[in-house]
Amino acid sequence: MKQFRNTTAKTTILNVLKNAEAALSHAELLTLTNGVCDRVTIYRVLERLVNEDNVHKVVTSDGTIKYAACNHTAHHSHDHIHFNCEKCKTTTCIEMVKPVIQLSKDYTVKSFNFTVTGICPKCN
Amino acid sequence: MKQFRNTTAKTTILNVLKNAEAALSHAELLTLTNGVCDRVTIYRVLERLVNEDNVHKVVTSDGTIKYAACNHTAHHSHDHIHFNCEKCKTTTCIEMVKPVIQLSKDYTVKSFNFTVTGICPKCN
DNA sequence: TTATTAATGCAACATTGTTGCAATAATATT
DNA sequence: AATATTATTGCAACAATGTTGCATTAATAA
Repeated sequence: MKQFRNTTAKTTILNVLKNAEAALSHAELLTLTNGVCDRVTIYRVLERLVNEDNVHKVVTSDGTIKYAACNHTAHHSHDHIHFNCEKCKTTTCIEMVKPVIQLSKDYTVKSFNFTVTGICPKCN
Repeated sequence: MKQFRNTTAKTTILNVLKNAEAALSHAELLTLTNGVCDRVTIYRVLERLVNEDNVHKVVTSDGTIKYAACNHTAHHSHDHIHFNCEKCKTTTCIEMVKPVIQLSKDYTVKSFNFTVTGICPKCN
């Protein structure tokens, strides 16, 4: 299988994501990485980071795609919800809250995307 | 305020959505309406239909935006989940199932988008 | 039937994401 | 340390999706 490499583009992008308080879009990453690499490279690095399970992809309520660094503390999982603030437009991971749903048994659930929209504590 | 009008484009689009078994994307609507109106008109009609509360907008797990006719039976609400089948690629509304979450009180929840991905009963 | 103006079509543009390919650079090998 | 291998990058070109301005068309009101 393919051998991964640590490049400046990759480490920069991952650092920006780790230092970010909220999930970032491709466009936001483009400005925050400050020309360290091409637009296309950001797409490709993000794809790799998601595959390597270092970053997860979040789809916000309005369809925008954002990326957040996974915090690999304790029991890491992608099964958490996201909060989308209408005021400051940030998308944050809320790891503590687990949603409960009951689907009939003929559905096979593989993953979910749960985004709550409203006003966050900071803006409230 | 603005007065709405019933046009062929609008009624056609709404009918296509009502007859559809799953939520439809803009591209799907473009082919299904069979040239009844321009690409741009579909965007504008969909916007109106959403504002009039006749259609609701669904963001699928992969970020695709789809539209579904609201069924105004009994107690209508947009607070339901959507199921995204990996096999047949359909997005369907599941009105019966209500998700349960407990967010701390400093969050103001206005709406949510809950999309579950997996295999639907038909494909299972 | 006529007047009003919401709705449409078209062109042009903006944004977002994808692909092919030659050049570059990170790692392994000698 | 120098070289070979190939993952990664930059660039150009493209495709898909969504937006805007404006003249024209057509629903509704008068």
